[in-house]
Amino acid sequence: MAVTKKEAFGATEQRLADWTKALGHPARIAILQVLAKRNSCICGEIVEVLPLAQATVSQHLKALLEAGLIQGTVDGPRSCYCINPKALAQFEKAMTQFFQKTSSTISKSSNCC
Amino acid sequence: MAVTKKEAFGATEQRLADWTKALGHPARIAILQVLAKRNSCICGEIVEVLPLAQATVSQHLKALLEAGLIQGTVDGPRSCYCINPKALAQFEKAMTQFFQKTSSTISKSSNCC
DNA sequence: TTCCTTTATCGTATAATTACGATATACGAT
DNA sequence: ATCGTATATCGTAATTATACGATAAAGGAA
Repeated sequence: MAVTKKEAFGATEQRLADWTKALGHPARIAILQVLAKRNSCICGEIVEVLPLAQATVSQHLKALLEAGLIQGTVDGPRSCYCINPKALAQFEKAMTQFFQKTSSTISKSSNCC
Repeated sequence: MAVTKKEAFGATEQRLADWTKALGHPARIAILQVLAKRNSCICGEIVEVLPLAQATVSQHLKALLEAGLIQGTVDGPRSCYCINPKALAQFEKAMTQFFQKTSSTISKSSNCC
């Protein structure tokens, strides 16, 4: 991005943007849903379920890790990912606040354009 | 992305990914908040508020438009943007469903990694 | 030890994103 | 008709994202 100007915005906006960006690909949404379904984390299965190569899935997992949305323990050949419930909860709260901010005034009068 | 494989995922996931991707930048979050605050849509002010060049803001507005999160009427020199309440509501519903899917099972037993 | 299996990382190619200056466009005002 | 203002678009550059094959690494099984 040439020169990223993300620092010029508020910390709240940045955090929410990081989370939403991490969700901004169907593969990562699918991964989170798979992780949620089987609560255990024997996660070689993720590659089998997704229509992507193993290397690509690994990259998406890394992105989710960096966003904090999942946790992972690398245990030799079989690594182990699972959802980070705390981060998910914070994310949900942030989204709720965002929707409150952006929709409260609108509902009253949508006299626009 | 070489060959995008987004089509290989479900329509629900794709839709949610498009929305979250549109939110995945603090500038666009800020824009939505500004649009929500002043319910009217005299929107030259957006450029003044954001720490970005006019051309860049216009690009972000376009991204939000394509995601359907805002509406716009180009009225000659002064264009007019505002939030799309219907899309926002759908987005919110989709997020709620997503969080339900991903957190319901977790809360019960977080025996992981 | 030697294989096998699994996963992460490297290398690479292509595409999309982010950002800005410069220019075009389109209307209102003079 | 001309000027000024506001906004979109074009052109461009740098960065990041997406995807995959190939390879490395690390543990389990023989």
